[in-house]
Amino acid sequence: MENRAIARLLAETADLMEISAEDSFRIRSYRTAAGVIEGYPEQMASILKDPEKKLTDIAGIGKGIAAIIEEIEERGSFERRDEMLGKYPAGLLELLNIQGLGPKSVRLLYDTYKVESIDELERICKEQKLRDLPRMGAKLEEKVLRSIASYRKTQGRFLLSFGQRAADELIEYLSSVAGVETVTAAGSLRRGKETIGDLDLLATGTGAEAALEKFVSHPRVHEVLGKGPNKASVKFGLEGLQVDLRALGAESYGAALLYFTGSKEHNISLRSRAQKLGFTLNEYGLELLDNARLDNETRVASATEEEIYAKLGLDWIPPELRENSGEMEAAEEHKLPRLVEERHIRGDVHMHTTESDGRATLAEMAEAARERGLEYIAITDHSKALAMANGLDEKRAVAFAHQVREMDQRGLGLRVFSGLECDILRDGKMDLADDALAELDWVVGSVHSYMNLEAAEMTDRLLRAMECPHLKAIGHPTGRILLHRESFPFDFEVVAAEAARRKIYLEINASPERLDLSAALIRAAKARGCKFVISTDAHHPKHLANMSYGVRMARRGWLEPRDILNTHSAVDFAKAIA
DNA sequence: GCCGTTTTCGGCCCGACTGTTTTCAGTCG
Repeated sequence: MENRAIARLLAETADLMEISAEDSFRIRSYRTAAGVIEGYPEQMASILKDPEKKLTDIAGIGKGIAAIIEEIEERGSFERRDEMLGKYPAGLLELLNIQGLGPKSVRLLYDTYKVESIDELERICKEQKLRDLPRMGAKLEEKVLRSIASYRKTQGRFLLSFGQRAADELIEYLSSVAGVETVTAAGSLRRGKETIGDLDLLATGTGAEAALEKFVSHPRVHEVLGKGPNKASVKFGLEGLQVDLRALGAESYGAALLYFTGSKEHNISLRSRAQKLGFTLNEYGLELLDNARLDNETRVASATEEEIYAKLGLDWIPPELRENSGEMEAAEEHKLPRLVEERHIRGDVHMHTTESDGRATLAEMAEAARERGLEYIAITDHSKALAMANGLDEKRAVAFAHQVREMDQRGLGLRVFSGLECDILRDGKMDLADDALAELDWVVGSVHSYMNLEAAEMTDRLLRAMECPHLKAIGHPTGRILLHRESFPFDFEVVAAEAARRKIYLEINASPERLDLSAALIRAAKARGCKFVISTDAHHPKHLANMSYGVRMARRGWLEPRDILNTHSAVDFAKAIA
């Protein structure tokens, strides 16, 4: 079973255990293990098969969880999970997504009214029966009904790009308040996660409290979830994105930024470390433990993240790595990667023009790329299998390649390579014949159809495609569309190993709807020796700006400039693909 | 259930806010 699926079984069991009010520390262990496994670059199944390796060597996995993983591999479930599912139906898990309800309330609702679905919960609220339960009232009924509506609309997640736009808008708005010095986005947005659940903003300066007032009165705020002297939470915009704003003094800025950037697992790990070193860490600072008075005299660090990490014996950890998946150990040993940055990117090698389904001409795309400071691009229009995208057949592809070369030689202000995004057909053959592909500088192979094959068939399809001598890269390798479509099933590790062997690049597609590969897969592929390209797949000049999202995914995958082909010069790119 | 330059047993991250209370449990991040 895939790591992600194993992690999910553990996390769900932890949720059920929480509803069942089991030991909270055991629950935490399950959650920690789930997080570690989800981000682990190697499949649990292959570790089990390897006599050289032990699951218990992974931090967060001990004898108990190792046995559970073995049991999962054997039969798809494990004893405690079965036991929990015997006590509480799986439907309760979804109820935990409703804001205002936690495990205690979910259990009470189930025990009292047998509520085990969102629909039933909605009915109980509408019939005003929730208020009959202890410590619950009319206000909670209303809150839960609003939460249900919001959950149904969005499933609670938003694209990173959506969060970024909201953050930009609010930061500009709040920065205009007198006395506000800085407004910064923290949370999963700062970590560059492909989807975010909410938006966390921090404001510093004497005007920070005034910023809270202005915040809750923003015209696009349509619900205030809470407001105190230090923080406020609202639902923002028609989509109902939750935004939290925190007001704080500049002296605590680093501690607060660290705290609100998360991830939660990273924070817990950090605090645990602080405790062992005789400190306590909260959002106000790092303080000496066992000191009766917690005041400035006991505070050892708080103004910047760097000083807090340093006091804990760690190098500063880039936000994208803060997922409690090895970054703490690397920071301790001064072995953190020197992550790729957007300024390292010198070319963009997946984009479309009006020749297929792009919205701008070759000249317009080239001009936009030049304005962005790129040194080279590759034009990769679709192949004929994508008829609805006006994909190119052999004749058109070759003719267009000539046209691209001609324009390149006339000079467009940057180097333009002739390429193609060639469909990988159902049986793994390329959509265009070899002799046509041979005319092109750069062929990206992508799957756009028959995505519901069995995993083995899909794996074979990709392996077969890589036999094509002209294939240089695999485009959006998993086919996922965020919040809409899961990755198609295939054995990623086998495909990645073959790509590494054949020196075929894996694309990190920077389109905000895709962000394909995920961080975990990037790490897994890198561990197998793969190299990458980060590409925007732009269909319009403005899409070229999406490069920043692709770079953030690469950073989350621990990539350095040398792992990425398009950080190299046009000359070196040409050499590498020749 | 995990983990160990205090420990193989006994710890395990921390605080704000809300709504319902008669002093705080539950939820959230």
